[in-house]
Amino acid sequence: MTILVIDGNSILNRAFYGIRPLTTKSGQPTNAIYGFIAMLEKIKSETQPDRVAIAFDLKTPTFRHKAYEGYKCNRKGMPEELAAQLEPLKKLLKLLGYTLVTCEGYEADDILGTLSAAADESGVKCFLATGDRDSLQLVSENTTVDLATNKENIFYTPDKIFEDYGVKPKELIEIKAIQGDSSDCIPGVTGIGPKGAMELIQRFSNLDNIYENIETIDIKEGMRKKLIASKDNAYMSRMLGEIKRDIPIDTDFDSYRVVCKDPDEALRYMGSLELFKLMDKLDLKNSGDSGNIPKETEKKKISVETVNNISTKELYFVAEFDENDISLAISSGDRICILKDKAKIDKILADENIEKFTFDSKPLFAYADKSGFEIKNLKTDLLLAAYLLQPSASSYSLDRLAVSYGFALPEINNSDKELYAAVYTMPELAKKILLDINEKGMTSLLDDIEIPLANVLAKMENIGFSVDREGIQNYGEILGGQIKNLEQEIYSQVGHEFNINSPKQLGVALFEELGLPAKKKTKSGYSTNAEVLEGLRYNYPVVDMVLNYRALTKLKSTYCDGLLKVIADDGRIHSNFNQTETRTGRISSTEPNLQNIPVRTELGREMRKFFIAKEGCVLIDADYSQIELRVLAHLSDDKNMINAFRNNDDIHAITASQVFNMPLDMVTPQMRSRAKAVNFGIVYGIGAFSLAKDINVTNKEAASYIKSYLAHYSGIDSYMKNVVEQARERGYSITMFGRRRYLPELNTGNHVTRAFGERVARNMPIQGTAADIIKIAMINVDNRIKSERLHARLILQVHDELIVEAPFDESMRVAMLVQEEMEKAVSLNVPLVAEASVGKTWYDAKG
DNA sequence: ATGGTCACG
DNA sequence: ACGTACGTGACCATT
Repeated sequence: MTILVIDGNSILNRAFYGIRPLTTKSGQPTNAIYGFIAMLEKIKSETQPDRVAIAFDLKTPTFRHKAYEGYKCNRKGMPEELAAQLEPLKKLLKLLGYTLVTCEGYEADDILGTLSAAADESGVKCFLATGDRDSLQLVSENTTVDLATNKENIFYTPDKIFEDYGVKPKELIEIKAIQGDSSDCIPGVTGIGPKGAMELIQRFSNLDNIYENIETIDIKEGMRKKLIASKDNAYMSRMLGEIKRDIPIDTDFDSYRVVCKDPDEALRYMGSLELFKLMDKLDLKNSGDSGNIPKETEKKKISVETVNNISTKELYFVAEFDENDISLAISSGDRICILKDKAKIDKILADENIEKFTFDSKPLFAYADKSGFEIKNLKTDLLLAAYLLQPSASSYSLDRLAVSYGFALPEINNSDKELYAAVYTMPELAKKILLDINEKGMTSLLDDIEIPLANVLAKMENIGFSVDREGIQNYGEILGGQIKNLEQEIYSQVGHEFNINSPKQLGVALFEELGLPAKKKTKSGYSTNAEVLEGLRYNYPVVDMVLNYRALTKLKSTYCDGLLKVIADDGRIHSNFNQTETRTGRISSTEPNLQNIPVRTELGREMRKFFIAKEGCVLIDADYSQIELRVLAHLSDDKNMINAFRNNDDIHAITASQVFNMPLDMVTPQMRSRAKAVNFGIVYGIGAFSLAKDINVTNKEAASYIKSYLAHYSGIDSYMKNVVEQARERGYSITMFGRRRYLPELNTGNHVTRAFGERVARNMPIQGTAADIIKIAMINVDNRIKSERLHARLILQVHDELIVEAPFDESMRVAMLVQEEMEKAVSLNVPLVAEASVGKTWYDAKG
């Protein structure tokens, strides 16, 4: 038999600091709960216990404040965000069938001590999971401590302890008695630290051996004096540091079976905490936990029926696609109706008199576009609503959404598709969600931006981007040849063949075999990134070769080989535009990602020559000029920056003249480029350290640039402070159009995390508003093209850039139209400027 | 699955 | 004393 004993407070603490902040919609923090359960599952899978006990401290004050890490005796108690998770966690653990153990007047590690002692006695294998090294004293032949550190879990057996400390487990108590532990208020011997203490115990094993022979043992006189002076403290420290092994708790291991009596209740509770990942992970219903007793709950029972038609004014449905077939699952009273008749479906979707409510409209729009009709009267898309409400979620599903809004999913008689149970809730669910959206001021964002945009994106995906397949192939072959040559040259420099693509092998080759000066290290070895290698390339030809090799292989594998794989039969690349992925409101592009096609180097830019307009057409590429800084000028209402944009000045040069306190005509290109970096830095939330690294000046200089910047753009200074303050109060940062990003990070105690939250709070209104603006422009461009009966089609968006494919004879008109719609998408207190140019390839069309 | 690297705005 | 600019996605090696 095997028993696993968890130090609940210690593991909770590790989980809290190890997992980034998470909260439910209502603001209840959940990161530590999530982390705790995840760690528990991991430990269970590694140790395969038959019994599990979870020990917690009682809140009652104890005379000795010895405790797990994070609760130092001389520091304040747990942060509020952690305290708020303790009771929910305990409740969840009980629902999951675990036995919690507490003991008045004793702490969690005394419970670990007592249970492990009982296990040792009865020959039961025992694992103790904790983050606290104090528990290592409990290790024995039977008892293993699974120490959770920041990086990994380490299993401590007596051998492992001897390896690390050179002593037996029980002797760790003696070491601590001498070295003390200020965080636990254990004094130890004044003047002797960890090294001295370890050495003494390695030699003499315990306090008694030392003090009984204190005058004769062979140690330095200074140490002898220190030992004598602190004798009482040493013995007291040993008492304080020794974990108790006989406190009054239940040591009948059969009490610690894990029996989840009501999996549904546990699932419901996890749902209310919005811990959906865990719900999937735990798979409670099918788990073979000993003694699972399924409980009959009174669930509503629903049946699924295939129908030939449906008549209603309000259609709540989801669409499912299989190749070219479509079917609708419709919520209809106490039934789910499945409609598969394509003709009838098309008719319903195009019927202006039927209000439609769905989840995930983009495939529906794509289907209608392919079929040659328009979806009419689409009232809402709950997927897009869910995204606006929880933009930081990693994925969205209708059933989770329903559960998180408090719906109990019914049982489906004749199908096991969870989806249908969720479809049933849609009429009521939609009401709740739309109310929520409205209360949060995001109705227009949903109805006027996201939903119409889904239609635009669907059409962009359908049309795709025409490419020159042979051109890419040829280019790839040329690159392949050059790569082979470089490979050989690198091998000859290093002296043998190795995998240049392996950062590990490359690090060894460069920094050990060739003895180049290593700068940074990563977790797993030497850092070989471009920043490091760039500093060495001019002194070491081999580094230059590696950098070239990296550039060429990146181009070949990601762009040539990668793109060739995804060219469709129509000779075009149909990227997927994801509308619910980014936390700022931007769209993202996958399979392939067409938003990161090279442009910064000439070699990479060549790729864009293979993105072409189809026969008889041209590409129109229009991009915003400085949209983020213009948004910043508007949001901050900074007079200086507004003036610069109204005068159509060179904003980076103007910034340089302000930061460096120079007349404009004295600004050098270097000053302008540094000022440009500061402008970028401001948008990202700036820190002197990073700015210094970016533009290669000292920390001090960078700090003075920032200071000078904020002094001259004082409106930006006060705006930035205000934005962070408001985000902290509200719990989210917001764009001009009301899009939110929740920032639980702002109220954490960890200063690194909080600083990150502050940067994000400053960046979100800028990046997010720019994203909102180009979305509006896309919708308006699409509408204009339609209303003017043009044949042009929007084919790509790259954050501040739109690409349209248009018949040759429409090119001028469309270029004007796109520029106009981009510029007038919104009215700011500075001009919004876009520039369009025309070409046969993306390379040519990009200004 | 994760980390390192590098492509884009 | 800490770790360091915002937002993404793909590929490769390694676990």
